[in-house]
Amino acid sequence: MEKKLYITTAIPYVNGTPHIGNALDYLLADIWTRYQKQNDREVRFQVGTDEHGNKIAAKAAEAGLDPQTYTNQMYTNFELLMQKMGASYTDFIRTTDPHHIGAVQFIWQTLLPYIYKGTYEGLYCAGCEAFITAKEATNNGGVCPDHKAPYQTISEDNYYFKASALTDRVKEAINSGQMQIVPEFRKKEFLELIKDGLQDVSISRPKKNLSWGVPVPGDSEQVMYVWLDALANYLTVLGFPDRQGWRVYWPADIQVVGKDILRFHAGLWPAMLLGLGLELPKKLLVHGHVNVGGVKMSKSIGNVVDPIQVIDEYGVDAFRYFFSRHIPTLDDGDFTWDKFENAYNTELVNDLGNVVQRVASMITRYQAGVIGHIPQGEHDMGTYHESMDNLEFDKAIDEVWLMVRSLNQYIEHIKPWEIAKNIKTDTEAESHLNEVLAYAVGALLQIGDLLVPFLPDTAAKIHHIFETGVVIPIDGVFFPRVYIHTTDPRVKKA
RNA sequence: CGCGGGGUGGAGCAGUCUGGUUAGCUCGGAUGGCUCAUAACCAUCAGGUCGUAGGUUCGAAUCCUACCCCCGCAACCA
Repeated sequence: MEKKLYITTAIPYVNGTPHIGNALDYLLADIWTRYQKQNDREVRFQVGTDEHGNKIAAKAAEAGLDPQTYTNQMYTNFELLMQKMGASYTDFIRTTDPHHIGAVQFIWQTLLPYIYKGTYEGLYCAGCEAFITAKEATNNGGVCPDHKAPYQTISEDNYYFKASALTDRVKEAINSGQMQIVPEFRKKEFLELIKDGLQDVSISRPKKNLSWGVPVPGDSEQVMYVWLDALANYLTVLGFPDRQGWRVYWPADIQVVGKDILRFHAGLWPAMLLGLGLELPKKLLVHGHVNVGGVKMSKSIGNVVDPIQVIDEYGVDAFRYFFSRHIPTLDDGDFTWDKFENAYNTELVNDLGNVVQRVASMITRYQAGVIGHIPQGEHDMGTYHESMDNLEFDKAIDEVWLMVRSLNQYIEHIKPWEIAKNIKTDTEAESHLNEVLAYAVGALLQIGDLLVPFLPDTAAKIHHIFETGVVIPIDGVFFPRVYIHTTDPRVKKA
């Protein structure tokens, strides 16, 4: 069977609302997917939600709901974001899906040679019914801020996954590039982190402490804990192990993850796969975090940016534009309304929107909308494709704007409006003008092609306007100028 | 000496590996041009001791040494 392409995104915990980090996952995966499809590749694109765990159960109880009813309501928040973003996903998995649960239990059983029972000891808050990290305890002065009670040191029986035994093989896979970590500095960072070996991971909890999860096969007292359940989704969504076809897609070509969860995807996850005797994902695309004015987004500071708000105010392509071009694909980025609105108004409106409009308008005015023979755009796109292949999407889209810019320069240089003054009396001028405008259209169509992965709606509009050979009049303004969060400079001058 | 990333005109970045024309690009600012276009577009100009101090070299943002500053991470966080 021929291997088909497969890309995954991290599944967010439904205990909350979608944030910009989730959006970034979907956006990057979607850009890649559309790019591959444009090149006639078949792609499966997974998204989903993580729905087990104590925090979910607690939230549900708070709302007076059982956990399943609660997650049934909550997961739609994420679905809504994906749809608003135009994410062209093919599979949506919820960890509460019956097939997933069964498949995770199968995985557990297959991994039994690597599973042993041990005792977990740590700081615990009875009020929260949760273990907390030593660091967190220190930060809180050893007292739970919610329950005003000092943490206790307690121990409980857990099953452990012997990731340590697979350390060498995981390291080897990373070093050899069998499982590539992009960008390179994340690979270095991670290898440094595990230089003393992978740690065994606690993968279950006593049922009395964790009721909402996948039951451990053969031990009714234990429930699976977080990561084993969550990571397995990348396989189970394909139908692993019992449904046909998953082998056509596994191993994943790209797994998109945020830098905060790299360690799970580069450590525990490949160890699990090795334990299962499966191939490792080919690439982990590790993106950074989005800061606001140089500061981390956090609820307590109150600077959280809601991706849905951005889309509702400016449109999906404006959102996709900013986050693909101005947030570096492989590093941290910075968002402010100022930056966003400036990029929108200068680059989408003034550069791209305007050039589309002026070309369409000239053809309509001088040639009654008839374009004639459209030559192929001839801009060299080597850098664009190279950047796409290197997963540096920000650089690829930069390249498109270079074209927009040079098209504006070309128009300014040729001055079609000057030529147009003579077309009534001079047939040479008439054909020259036709040639010039057709060339401009060719360039715009090429720009449209290159924008397909990034701004699908805009690309479709550009094609719609020009591709028939007769300009279809633009409905309204291509990208309307917007001043919601900043001051309109025109108002000042008036 | 914990690990990693970074410090380049007002802002954001490229250039550093493989030293060598006037340190490049976008935004912002100023001036001029144009009128097809969304007060858009195009051109020109202003603005940088390339974190600091030494060193190597005919020549350093680029190589070496020391130091200063900023950011992220430091393991069960879904």
